[in-house]
Amino acid sequence: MRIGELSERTGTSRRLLRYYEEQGLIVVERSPNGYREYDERYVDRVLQIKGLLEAGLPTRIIKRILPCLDQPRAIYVSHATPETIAVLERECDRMNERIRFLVHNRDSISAYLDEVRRGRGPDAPETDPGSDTTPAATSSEESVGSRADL
Amino acid sequence: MRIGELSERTGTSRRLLRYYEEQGLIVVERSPNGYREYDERYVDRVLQIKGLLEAGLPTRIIKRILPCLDQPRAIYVSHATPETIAVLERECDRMNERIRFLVHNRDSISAYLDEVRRGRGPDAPETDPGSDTTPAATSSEESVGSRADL
DNA sequence: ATTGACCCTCACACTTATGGAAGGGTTTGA
DNA sequence: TCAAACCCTTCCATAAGTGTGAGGGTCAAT
Repeated sequence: MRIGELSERTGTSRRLLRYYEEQGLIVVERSPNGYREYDERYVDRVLQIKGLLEAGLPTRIIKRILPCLDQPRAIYVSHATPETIAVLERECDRMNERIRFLVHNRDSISAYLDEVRRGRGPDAPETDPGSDTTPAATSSEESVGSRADL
Repeated sequence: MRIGELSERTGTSRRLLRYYEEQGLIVVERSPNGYREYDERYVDRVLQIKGLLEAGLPTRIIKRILPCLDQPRAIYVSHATPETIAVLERECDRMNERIRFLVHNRDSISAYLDEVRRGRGPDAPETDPGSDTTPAATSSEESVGSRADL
Protein backbone atom coordinates (compact mmCIF):
# COMPACT_ATOMS: atom_id res chain seq x y z
CA MET A 1 0.00 0.00 0.00
CA ARG A 2 1.06 3.58 -0.39
CA ILE A 3 1.44 6.25 2.21
CA GLY A 4 -2.10 7.56 1.97
CA GLU A 5 -3.66 4.25 2.81
CA LEU A 6 -1.28 3.55 5.65
CA SER A 7 -2.01 7.00 6.94
CA GLU A 8 -5.70 6.33 7.02
CA ARG A 9 -5.38 2.87 8.47
CA THR A 10 -3.18 3.99 11.31
CA GLY A 11 -4.60 7.42 11.91
CA THR A 12 -1.19 8.90 11.39
CA SER A 13 -0.48 11.84 9.12
CA ARG A 14 1.63 11.28 6.03
CA ARG A 15 4.01 13.80 7.41
CA LEU A 16 4.58 11.70 10.49
CA LEU A 17 5.00 8.49 8.55
CA ARG A 18 7.79 10.16 6.65
CA TYR A 19 9.18 11.47 9.88
CA TYR A 20 9.28 8.03 11.45
CA GLU A 21 11.16 6.83 8.43
CA GLU A 22 13.54 9.75 8.62
CA GLN A 23 14.20 8.89 12.26
CA GLY A 24 15.05 5.35 11.32
CA LEU A 25 12.04 3.85 13.06
CA ILE A 26 10.94 2.16 9.88
CA VAL A 27 12.68 1.34 6.64
CA VAL A 28 10.48 1.55 3.61
CA GLU A 29 10.70 0.12 0.11
CA ARG A 30 10.23 2.33 -2.90
CA SER A 31 8.36 1.65 -6.12
CA PRO A 32 10.22 2.44 -9.32
CA ASN A 33 8.52 5.81 -9.39
CA GLY A 34 9.85 6.68 -5.97
CA TYR A 35 6.62 6.17 -4.07
CA ARG A 36 6.88 4.52 -0.68
CA GLU A 37 5.42 1.03 -0.69
CA TYR A 38 4.32 -0.43 2.64
CA ASP A 39 3.11 -3.94 3.35
CA GLU A 40 0.60 -5.09 5.95
CA ARG A 41 3.11 -5.39 8.73
CA TYR A 42 3.61 -1.68 8.80
CA VAL A 43 0.15 -1.12 10.17
CA ASP A 44 1.04 -2.78 13.45
CA ARG A 45 4.49 -1.35 13.46
CA VAL A 46 3.23 2.18 13.10
CA LEU A 47 0.60 1.69 15.77
CA GLN A 48 3.30 0.38 18.05
CA ILE A 49 5.44 3.42 17.39
CA LYS A 50 2.52 5.71 18.03
CA GLY A 51 1.83 3.94 21.28
CA LEU A 52 5.38 4.18 22.47
CA LEU A 53 5.47 7.85 21.63
CA GLU A 54 2.18 8.29 23.42
CA ALA A 55 3.77 6.57 26.37
CA GLY A 56 6.41 9.23 26.40
CA LEU A 57 9.41 7.49 24.91
CA PRO A 58 11.50 9.51 22.48
CA THR A 59 12.13 8.18 18.98
CA ARG A 60 15.78 7.68 19.80
CA ILE A 61 14.85 5.07 22.42
CA ILE A 62 12.00 3.60 20.43
CA LYS A 63 14.44 2.90 17.66
CA ARG A 64 16.40 0.71 20.00
CA ILE A 65 13.45 -0.92 21.64
CA LEU A 66 11.48 -1.82 18.56
CA PRO A 67 13.62 -4.69 17.27
CA CYS A 68 13.29 -6.36 20.66
CA LEU A 69 9.53 -6.32 20.43
CA ASP A 70 9.22 -8.52 17.38
CA GLN A 71 7.38 -11.79 17.59
CA PRO A 72 9.97 -14.42 16.61
CA ARG A 73 12.18 -12.94 19.20
CA ALA A 74 14.87 -15.49 19.88
CA ILE A 75 16.32 -14.93 16.45
CA TYR A 76 17.33 -11.42 17.23
CA VAL A 77 18.90 -12.05 20.56
CA SER A 78 22.42 -11.82 19.27
CA HIS A 79 21.83 -8.46 17.66
CA ALA A 80 22.02 -6.57 20.92
CA THR A 81 25.34 -5.21 22.00
CA PRO A 82 25.98 -5.06 25.74
CA GLU A 83 25.57 -1.37 25.45
CA THR A 84 22.11 -1.68 23.93
CA ILE A 85 21.17 -4.09 26.66
CA ALA A 86 22.23 -1.58 29.25
CA VAL A 87 20.10 1.04 27.52
CA LEU A 88 17.18 -1.35 27.55
CA GLU A 89 17.62 -2.11 31.21
CA ARG A 90 17.67 1.55 32.08
CA GLU A 91 14.67 2.20 29.92
CA CYS A 92 12.84 -0.66 31.56
CA ASP A 93 13.51 0.90 34.92
CA ARG A 94 12.28 4.24 33.72
CA MET A 95 9.14 2.62 32.39
CA ASN A 96 8.56 1.04 35.74
CA GLU A 97 8.89 4.37 37.45
CA ARG A 98 6.63 5.94 34.93
CA ILE A 99 4.06 3.24 35.49
CA ARG A 100 4.20 3.62 39.24
CA PHE A 101 3.80 7.34 39.00
CA LEU A 102 1.03 7.14 36.45
CA VAL A 103 -0.88 4.60 38.51
CA HIS A 104 -0.50 6.65 41.64
CA ASN A 105 -1.74 9.81 40.03
CA ARG A 106 -4.48 8.12 38.15
CA ASP A 107 -5.70 6.73 41.44
CA SER A 108 -5.65 10.19 42.96
CA ILE A 109 -7.61 11.65 40.12
CA SER A 110 -9.99 8.73 40.17
CA ALA A 111 -10.57 9.18 43.85
CA TYR A 112 -11.15 12.85 43.32
CA LEU A 113 -13.66 12.23 40.58
CA ASP A 114 -15.46 9.71 42.73
CA GLU A 115 -15.72 12.21 45.50
CA VAL A 116 -16.97 14.93 43.23
CA ARG A 117 -19.57 12.64 41.80
CA ARG A 118 -20.72 11.44 45.18
CA GLY A 119 -20.65 14.96 46.59
CA ARG A 120 -22.82 16.30 43.85
CA GLY A 121 -25.27 13.48 43.96
CA PRO A 122 -27.11 12.08 40.96
CA ASP A 123 -28.05 15.49 39.67
CA ALA A 124 -24.61 15.94 38.21
CA PRO A 125 -24.85 17.03 34.59
CA GLU A 126 -22.29 14.91 32.71
CA THR A 127 -22.03 11.78 34.85
CA ASP A 128 -23.36 9.56 32.11
CA PRO A 129 -21.15 6.49 32.17
CA GLY A 130 -21.12 4.96 28.74
CA SER A 131 -21.06 8.14 26.75
CA ASP A 132 -17.47 8.94 25.93
CA THR A 133 -18.12 11.96 23.83
CA THR A 134 -15.46 14.58 24.18
CA PRO A 135 -17.51 17.70 24.66
CA ALA A 136 -16.33 20.52 22.47
CA ALA A 137 -14.21 22.85 24.55
CA THR A 138 -16.42 25.54 25.88
CA SER A 139 -15.52 29.15 26.14
CA SER A 140 -14.52 29.24 29.80
CA GLU A 141 -11.25 27.57 28.93
CA GLU A 142 -9.03 29.77 31.06
CA SER A 143 -11.38 30.57 33.88
CA VAL A 144 -10.59 27.42 35.77
CA GLY A 145 -7.53 28.34 37.76
CA SER A 146 -9.49 30.08 40.45
CA ARG A 147 -7.54 28.29 43.16
CA ALA A 148 -4.86 26.43 41.28
CA ASP A 149 -2.12 28.02 43.37
CA LEU A 150 -0.21 26.02 45.90
CA MET B 1 13.94 28.85 51.08
CA ARG B 2 15.17 30.47 47.90
CA ILE B 3 15.32 29.07 44.44
CA GLY B 4 18.80 27.64 44.71
CA GLU B 5 17.93 25.43 47.64
CA LEU B 6 14.68 24.25 46.12
CA SER B 7 16.56 23.51 42.95
CA GLU B 8 19.00 21.29 44.78
CA ARG B 9 16.40 19.60 46.89
CA THR B 10 14.24 18.72 43.94
CA GLY B 11 16.90 18.15 41.35
CA THR B 12 15.24 20.72 39.14
CA SER B 13 17.08 23.53 37.44
CA ARG B 14 16.36 27.08 38.52
CA ARG B 15 15.32 27.75 34.99
CA LEU B 16 12.62 25.10 35.20
CA LEU B 17 11.36 26.27 38.55
CA ARG B 18 10.84 29.68 37.03
CA TYR B 19 9.21 28.06 34.04
CA TYR B 20 6.75 26.15 36.18
CA GLU B 21 5.83 29.39 37.82
CA GLU B 22 5.47 31.11 34.49
CA GLN B 23 3.14 28.32 33.40
CA GLY B 24 1.00 28.85 36.45
CA LEU B 25 1.84 25.49 37.99
CA ILE B 26 3.00 27.16 41.17
CA VAL B 27 2.49 30.58 42.63
CA VAL B 28 5.44 31.89 44.55
CA GLU B 29 5.84 34.60 47.18
CA ARG B 30 8.50 37.22 46.80
CA SER B 31 10.77 38.71 49.42
CA PRO B 32 10.96 42.50 49.52
CA ASN B 33 14.06 42.30 47.36
CA GLY B 34 12.24 40.40 44.67
CA TYR B 35 13.70 36.99 45.43
CA ARG B 36 11.36 34.03 45.22
CA GLU B 37 10.63 32.56 48.63
CA TYR B 38 9.45 28.95 48.78
CA ASP B 39 8.28 27.01 51.78
CA GLU B 40 8.60 23.28 52.48
CA ARG B 41 5.48 22.32 50.64
CA TYR B 42 7.03 23.29 47.37
CA VAL B 43 9.45 20.41 47.52
CA ASP B 44 6.67 17.87 47.18
CA ARG B 45 4.76 20.01 44.78
CA VAL B 46 7.71 20.35 42.44
CA LEU B 47 8.46 16.66 42.59
CA GLN B 48 4.86 15.99 41.74
CA ILE B 49 5.04 18.30 38.77
CA LYS B 50 8.23 16.69 37.60
CA GLY B 51 6.62 13.30 37.88
CA LEU B 52 3.56 14.29 35.94
CA LEU B 53 5.71 15.80 33.22
CA GLU B 54 7.79 12.65 33.20
CA ALA B 55 4.57 10.75 32.77
CA GLY B 56 3.91 12.73 29.66
CA LEU B 57 1.26 15.17 30.75
CA PRO B 58 1.58 18.71 29.41
CA THR B 59 1.70 21.63 31.83
CA ARG B 60 -1.69 22.78 30.64
CA ILE B 61 -3.24 19.58 31.97
CA ILE B 62 -1.06 19.39 35.03
CA LYS B 63 -2.27 22.81 35.98
CA ARG B 64 -5.77 21.49 36.10
CA ILE B 65 -4.95 18.24 37.76
CA LEU B 66 -2.76 19.53 40.55
CA PRO B 67 -5.41 21.13 42.73
CA CYS B 68 -7.28 17.82 42.77
CA LEU B 69 -4.28 16.02 44.15
CA ASP B 70 -4.04 17.86 47.42
CA GLN B 71 -4.42 15.99 50.66
CA PRO B 72 -7.45 17.62 52.33
CA ARG B 73 -9.25 16.96 49.17
CA ALA B 74 -12.92 17.30 49.95
CA ILE B 75 -12.50 21.00 50.50
CA TYR B 76 -11.74 21.63 46.90
CA VAL B 77 -14.51 19.59 45.43
CA SER B 78 -16.63 22.54 44.57
CA HIS B 79 -13.83 24.25 42.72
CA ALA B 80 -14.16 22.05 39.67
CA THR B 81 -16.42 23.17 36.90
CA PRO B 82 -18.20 20.44 34.93
CA GLU B 83 -15.84 21.23 32.15
CA THR B 84 -12.79 20.58 34.29
CA ILE B 85 -14.31 17.34 35.43
CA ALA B 86 -14.76 16.31 31.85
CA VAL B 87 -11.12 17.13 31.18
CA LEU B 88 -10.12 15.07 34.17
CA GLU B 89 -12.19 12.15 33.06
CA ARG B 90 -10.66 12.19 29.65
CA GLU B 91 -7.21 12.53 31.10
CA CYS B 92 -7.88 9.63 33.41
CA ASP B 93 -8.82 7.52 30.44
CA ARG B 94 -5.70 8.53 28.63
CA MET B 95 -3.62 7.65 31.66
CA ASN B 96 -5.21 4.25 31.75
CA GLU B 97 -4.37 3.66 28.14
CA ARG B 98 -0.90 4.87 28.70
CA ILE B 99 -0.49 2.53 31.63
CA ARG B 100 -1.77 -0.42 29.67
CA PHE B 101 0.55 0.32 26.82
CA LEU B 102 3.50 0.95 29.05
CA VAL B 103 2.95 -2.26 30.97
CA HIS B 104 2.58 -4.24 27.80
CA ASN B 105 5.77 -2.92 26.33
CA ARG B 106 7.72 -3.11 29.53
CA ASP B 107 6.75 -6.77 29.72
CA SER B 108 7.97 -7.30 26.19
CA ILE B 109 11.28 -5.66 26.90
CA SER B 110 11.57 -7.53 30.15
CA ALA B 111 10.96 -10.80 28.40
CA TYR B 112 13.52 -9.90 25.82
CA LEU B 113 16.10 -9.06 28.42
CA ASP B 114 15.43 -12.31 30.23
CA GLU B 115 15.95 -14.21 27.05
CA VAL B 116 19.13 -12.42 26.22
CA ARG B 117 20.47 -13.06 29.68
CA ARG B 118 19.52 -16.71 29.62
CA GLY B 119 20.74 -17.14 26.09
CA ARG B 120 24.14 -15.74 26.87
CA GLY B 121 24.54 -17.73 30.02
CA PRO B 122 26.26 -16.55 33.17
CA ASP B 123 29.28 -15.29 31.28
CA ALA B 124 27.41 -12.18 30.26
CA PRO B 125 29.47 -9.07 30.93
CA GLU B 126 27.11 -6.61 32.55
CA THR B 127 24.51 -8.84 34.19
CA ASP B 128 25.36 -7.68 37.67
CA PRO B 129 22.03 -7.15 39.39
CA GLY B 130 22.45 -4.57 42.07
CA SER B 131 24.80 -2.27 40.27
CA ASP B 132 22.77 0.45 38.69
CA THR B 133 25.61 2.46 37.26
CA THR B 134 24.70 4.13 34.04
CA PRO B 135 27.72 3.32 31.93
CA ALA B 136 29.06 6.37 30.18
CA ALA B 137 27.84 6.29 26.61
CA THR B 138 30.47 4.58 24.59
CA SER B 139 31.54 5.59 21.15
CA SER B 140 29.50 3.04 19.23
CA GLU B 141 26.38 5.07 19.86
CA GLU B 142 25.05 4.87 16.34
CA SER B 143 26.34 1.46 15.33
CA VAL B 144 23.43 -0.36 16.86
CA GLY B 145 20.85 -0.29 14.12
CA SER B 146 22.32 -3.23 12.29
CA ARG B 147 18.91 -4.80 11.88
CA ALA B 148 16.51 -2.28 13.32
CA ASP B 149 14.49 -2.21 10.12
CA LEU B 150 11.15 -3.86 9.91
C1' DA C 1 34.73 48.66 49.84
C1' DT C 2 35.13 44.98 47.20
C1' DT C 3 34.53 40.12 46.03
C1' DG C 4 31.77 36.11 45.38
C1' DA C 5 27.64 33.82 45.63
C1' DC C 6 23.20 34.47 45.18
C1' DC C 7 19.01 36.41 42.81
C1' DC C 8 16.32 38.90 38.93
C1' DT C 9 14.49 39.50 33.96
C1' DC C 10 14.90 39.08 29.15
C1' DA C 11 15.99 36.88 25.28
C1' DC C 12 17.83 33.83 22.12
C1' DA C 13 18.64 28.86 20.94
C1' DC C 14 17.91 23.94 20.71
C1' DT C 15 15.24 19.56 20.40
C1' DT C 16 11.23 16.78 19.46
C1' DA C 17 7.13 15.79 17.51
C1' DT C 18 4.20 17.93 14.47
C1' DG C 19 1.81 20.82 10.71
C1' DG C 20 1.94 23.02 6.38
C1' DA C 21 3.09 25.05 2.01
C1' DA C 22 5.87 25.41 -2.25
C1' DG C 23 7.35 23.44 -6.41
C1' DG C 24 7.14 19.57 -9.04
C1' DG C 25 6.42 14.66 -10.64
C1' DT C 26 2.82 10.34 -11.65
C1' DT C 27 -1.36 8.00 -12.16
C1' DT C 28 -6.02 7.60 -13.10
C1' DG C 29 -10.23 8.55 -14.92
C1' DA C 30 -13.33 11.46 -17.79
C1' DT D 1 -5.57 15.52 -23.11
C1' DC D 2 -6.68 17.60 -19.06
C1' DA D 3 -7.85 17.64 -14.20
C1' DA D 4 -7.98 15.49 -9.86
C1' DA D 5 -5.78 13.00 -6.67
C1' DC D 6 -1.90 11.00 -5.46
C1' DC D 7 3.16 11.09 -4.46
C1' DC D 8 7.92 13.30 -3.78
C1' DT D 9 11.42 16.54 -1.42
C1' DT D 10 12.67 20.69 0.90
C1' DC D 11 12.04 24.19 3.86
C1' DC D 12 9.77 26.94 7.21
C1' DA D 13 6.75 27.13 11.48
C1' DT D 14 5.12 26.02 16.11
C1' DA D 15 4.63 24.42 20.88
C1' DA D 16 6.74 22.50 24.91
C1' DG D 17 10.42 21.78 27.81
C1' DT D 18 15.00 23.12 28.51
C1' DG D 19 19.72 25.35 28.42
C1' DT D 20 22.50 29.41 28.52
C1' DG D 21 24.10 33.94 28.58
C1' DA D 22 23.82 38.99 29.07
C1' DG D 23 23.09 42.86 31.99
C1' DG D 24 22.12 43.99 36.38
C1' DG D 25 20.63 43.93 41.42
C1' DT D 26 21.43 42.04 46.77
C1' DC D 27 23.95 40.51 50.50
C1' DA D 28 27.32 38.50 53.52
C1' DA D 29 32.00 38.04 54.58
C1' DT D 30 36.54 39.56 54.16
